[in-house]
Amino acid sequence: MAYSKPGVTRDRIYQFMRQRLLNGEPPTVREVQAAFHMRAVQSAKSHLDALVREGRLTKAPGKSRGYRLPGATYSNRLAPLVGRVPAGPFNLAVQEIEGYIPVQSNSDTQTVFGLRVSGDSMMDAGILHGDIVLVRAGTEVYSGDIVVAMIDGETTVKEFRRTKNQVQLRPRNDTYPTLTPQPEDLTIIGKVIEVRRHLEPVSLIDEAFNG
Amino acid sequence: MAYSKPGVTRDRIYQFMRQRLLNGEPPTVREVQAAFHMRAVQSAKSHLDALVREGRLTKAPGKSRGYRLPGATYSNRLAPLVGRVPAGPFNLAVQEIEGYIPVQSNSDTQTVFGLRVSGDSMMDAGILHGDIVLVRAGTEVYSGDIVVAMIDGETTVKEFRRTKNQVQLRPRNDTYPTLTPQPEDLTIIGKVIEVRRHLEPVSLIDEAFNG
DNA sequence: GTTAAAAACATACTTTTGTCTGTTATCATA
DNA sequence: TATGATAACAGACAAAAGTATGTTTTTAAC
Repeated sequence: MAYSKPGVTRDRIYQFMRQRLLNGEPPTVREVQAAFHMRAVQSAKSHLDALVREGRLTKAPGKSRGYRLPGATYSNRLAPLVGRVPAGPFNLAVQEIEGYIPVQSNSDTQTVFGLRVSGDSMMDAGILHGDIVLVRAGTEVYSGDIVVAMIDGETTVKEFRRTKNQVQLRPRNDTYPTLTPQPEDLTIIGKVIEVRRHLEPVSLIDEAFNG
Repeated sequence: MAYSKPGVTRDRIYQFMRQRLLNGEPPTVREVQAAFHMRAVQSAKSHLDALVREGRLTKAPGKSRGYRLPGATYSNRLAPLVGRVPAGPFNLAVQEIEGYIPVQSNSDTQTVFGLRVSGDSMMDAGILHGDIVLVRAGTEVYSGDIVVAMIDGETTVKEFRRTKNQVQLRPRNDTYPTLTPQPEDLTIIGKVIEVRRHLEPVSLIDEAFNG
């Protein structure tokens, strides 16, 4: 290709890499070479080496298509979105699953699921009707945590409070009362670790998923 | 590996491929082989061939790491999380990128980015200080949309309103005033398409990547 | 102009990775 | 327990892709 001013081709190659990597298609050195009409592999390689040196890319030496964006999270997982939490022993029956949502979690994603919120009892905590909460099931919960609980078969999202001799489930909306269920009527499903709200419709269903 | 019932290993390999592909890390046949402790490359290859035959995967013959998820209705990709929106022509300089977040978007991911919100001027819309908004840049915006705008070099999240002879940027918090900037001082960066709030810290950076 | 640095080129070599041919073991069903 | 289908294994070869060495051209600064 024609000679360019220092840094110009470098930046264009970075943009190219970034686009390909965000789309999940890491290119080979020779694909970069071809994309920029270079006659030598080394022309592309030295730019890529420089981008790694500058910290703009990372790479796995020796591996094919080994360049990555630094800082990209590689622990993305899909969590099931359930319409309602089934009663009884906690298991996510397939028929309850409405779709899948990509999540980042430090913990085992097996235990994380999404739940669509009904009602505005948590409005003051910024959780609105229709929002999706990501829940980690089976975690110990502490006072102040927002939790998903089941009372007499009904699922609810509330702030968890433990006082001397009882457990409170507090709404975050003055028009709703605090609940003080009897321990035998209460099951803590899990802790809310994230809140999501789509302001624009997105299909959460992927028909290709069969597992 | 031990012999399994027909279809069992097949499904497990499909799950593995799906995870890797959604994470932007297409595996090699030998990586699949290793992941399942197979002693022959062909063991992995024949399963992958079958998955392609069944339409559960597609592949680019001859290319390394050439397996892909077929025709997804949506794209499950990574969007950059920026600390602040740089002034001037909209480009995402690397030093502004704090990390990457997984998003589902019908539109081109090139134009979607995450932005951390400061202040509580959108509190009543359920957008709190510290929340992350996903923004699609360069879209036409309409009255009622929540937008990211730049006024005199300052980035702000507000509700967009167009009246007969002016543009309003409305907060959703009674203690803040509505802004009516002059057109020449105003740049609409994009539309907020999703709101996210982490109630539990999650690293958006992954230092662990070394191939 | 001279000079150092960056860009681009040419070619070769090594490793990684895809693919092929054939064999053995297990599963499902009659 | 026979039989076809599926699963797993073994070894080899070919293509793809990473890497290395050295040279020529252009740019930037003096």
